[in-house]
Amino acid sequence: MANIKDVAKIAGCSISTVSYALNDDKRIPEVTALRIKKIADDIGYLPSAAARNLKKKNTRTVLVAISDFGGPVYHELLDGIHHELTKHSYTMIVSTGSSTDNLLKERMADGTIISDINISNQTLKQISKILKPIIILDRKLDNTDLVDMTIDNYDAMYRLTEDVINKGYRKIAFCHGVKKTHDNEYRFKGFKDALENRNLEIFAEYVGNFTKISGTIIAEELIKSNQLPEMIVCANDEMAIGIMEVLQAWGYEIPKDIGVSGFDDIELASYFIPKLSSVRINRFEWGRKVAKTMLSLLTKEKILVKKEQGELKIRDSY
Amino acid sequence: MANIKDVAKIAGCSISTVSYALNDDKRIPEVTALRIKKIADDIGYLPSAAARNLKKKNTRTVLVAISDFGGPVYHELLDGIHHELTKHSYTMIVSTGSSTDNLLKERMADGTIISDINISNQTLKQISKILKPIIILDRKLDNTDLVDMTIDNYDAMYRLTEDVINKGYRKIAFCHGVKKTHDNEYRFKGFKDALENRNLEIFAEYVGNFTKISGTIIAEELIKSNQLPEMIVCANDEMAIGIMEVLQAWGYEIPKDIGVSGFDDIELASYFIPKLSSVRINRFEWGRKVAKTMLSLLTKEKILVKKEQGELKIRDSY
DNA sequence: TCGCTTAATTGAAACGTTTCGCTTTTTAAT
DNA sequence: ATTAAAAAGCGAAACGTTTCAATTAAGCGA
Repeated sequence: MANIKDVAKIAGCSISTVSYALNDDKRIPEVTALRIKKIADDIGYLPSAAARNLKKKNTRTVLVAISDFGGPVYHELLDGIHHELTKHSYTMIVSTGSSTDNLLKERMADGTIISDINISNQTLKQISKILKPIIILDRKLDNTDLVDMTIDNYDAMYRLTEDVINKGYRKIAFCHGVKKTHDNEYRFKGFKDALENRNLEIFAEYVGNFTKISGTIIAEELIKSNQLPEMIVCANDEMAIGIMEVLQAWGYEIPKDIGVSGFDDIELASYFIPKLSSVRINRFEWGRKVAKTMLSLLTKEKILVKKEQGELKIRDSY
Repeated sequence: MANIKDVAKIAGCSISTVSYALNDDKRIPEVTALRIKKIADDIGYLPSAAARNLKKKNTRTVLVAISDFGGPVYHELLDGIHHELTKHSYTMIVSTGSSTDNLLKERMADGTIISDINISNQTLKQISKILKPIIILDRKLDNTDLVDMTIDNYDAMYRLTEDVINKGYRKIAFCHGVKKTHDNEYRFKGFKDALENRNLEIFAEYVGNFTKISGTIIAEELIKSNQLPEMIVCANDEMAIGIMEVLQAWGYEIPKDIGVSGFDDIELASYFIPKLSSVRINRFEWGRKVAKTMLSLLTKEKILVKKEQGELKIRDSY
């Protein structure tokens, strides 16, 4: 693999001249620069990222660590982050699982954005002392150098719940996702406060884990117990769909017999029959905000971004 | 940021000793190694990937370049690749769009897996001379050092079309995706050969671009023209769904009035009403095969993997 | 032609590791 | 005690860039 030395040798000049030429330094006259670039091209020279990063002490790369590539939620977020990052000629790399661990331990990126519930708080705290900047998207963690950015779960769920109450529902249950997660916590809080504000009691609470399958299990037990609420507010769409599927399989009609709502507005939400009422987050926009914040951390400029608001998508499921 | 020198100073030993200790070299006695590791931990030492990569001339990282994070197709593939790669303690990084260009130009990974139709053949040919190994997933390119791996589009579509014919359909049309893509070409070829083999003519050909919206446009024009086939075999699910939506909106019943089939078996395929008949590719398995091949290229061992076969999922749409 | 300013080019240090080959220390056998 | 062998540790070069500071070349006015 050709290196800068080879280019210099062929061009008959010094290494430094080649380096300046390739980096468009104004002290190299254009004609020389062109000649050198041509040679570099011809012999297939690619600069070594390792050497450059070592010398420059940065990589112009941001790492985004996510739980998994599945799930309908991430891709808009990633697109948003990518959009903003590349606009500022930063490179985005994405990783999951154990690859993230490696990447974190090796500081291959200048900054890190984490939305991965599989990384423990403890690990996060530890890593945040050494590696900065880090933005976390899926939780809050005090007394650290982590910057947390979360969507406005509380507000959106509060408004959704108000709408549910306004439609006349009174026996309203909540279906939790993974309990200690930020998303679940704040969605539940919004739900609870909205009920309290209208002097209503929570009819029941069920606990799932954000997956469709957990929704089906909850629905099956619910049917056996014969203690059905009039309405189930779910912490996300996938559980809502799991619940609806089982309910329908047992002959219940939605929304006639029982209402269901979700959160996230995944694609499926508007294909399922009945169409699922949900909350839409503009995750592309949100991704851009996250990236902007990262860039400001990287350049040490302070910028201010607002929490991303949710938009109610009231459809046919309650 | 602490470096290996700092660790050595505190430990009161040489840099090389620290390096050996941290890399579990047997010449350092366990007690010393432990002591050094403790110190490294305490001062938050993280080795510099740049320096290590420079010296070792590898990164133990594989880059996967994809067109976009959206689309329901990629994530299983990525999971499969990741699974296999991490099993061999390689790290996977993923990129799209212009980030890919940067990454390619900087050789941050030991190997590259590309499934990105936005990269031109020309670019690919050029890059393949310099940067190896590269596996491409979405096309074939002769006379290059690229290794191409594609799923068995031809075979699966051939079998699907046979099934369509066996069900009694005769006026059968094909809906293309992006025309020159490998996926489209071979799916169409399978379709065509299956018809020819039964002495049937292609009733019509439409051209979309693999998106749902292109399907809707095709369907709208089709309805206007009043030249409906009995059956539309689509090059992928998303177009099939677009077509079905419009057809239904205009009062056509599927499969009574007209049959439709897809390819890929995306999640939506089994939620849409009627459930879409399609071809399922086990992309997780496929991803593992791709990763295995990459590893073998990296280690220069030759291994042989078989093309991934498709599984017919015949449901209610024809 | 001389000096003076500006343009073009270069040498060498530095970035933080790994690893070869050598030296010093310890252990154990005589 | 002596010495050979084994164990532990160390020094320095090398990886491929970037960039500072210094050198050489060119341009030009008098």
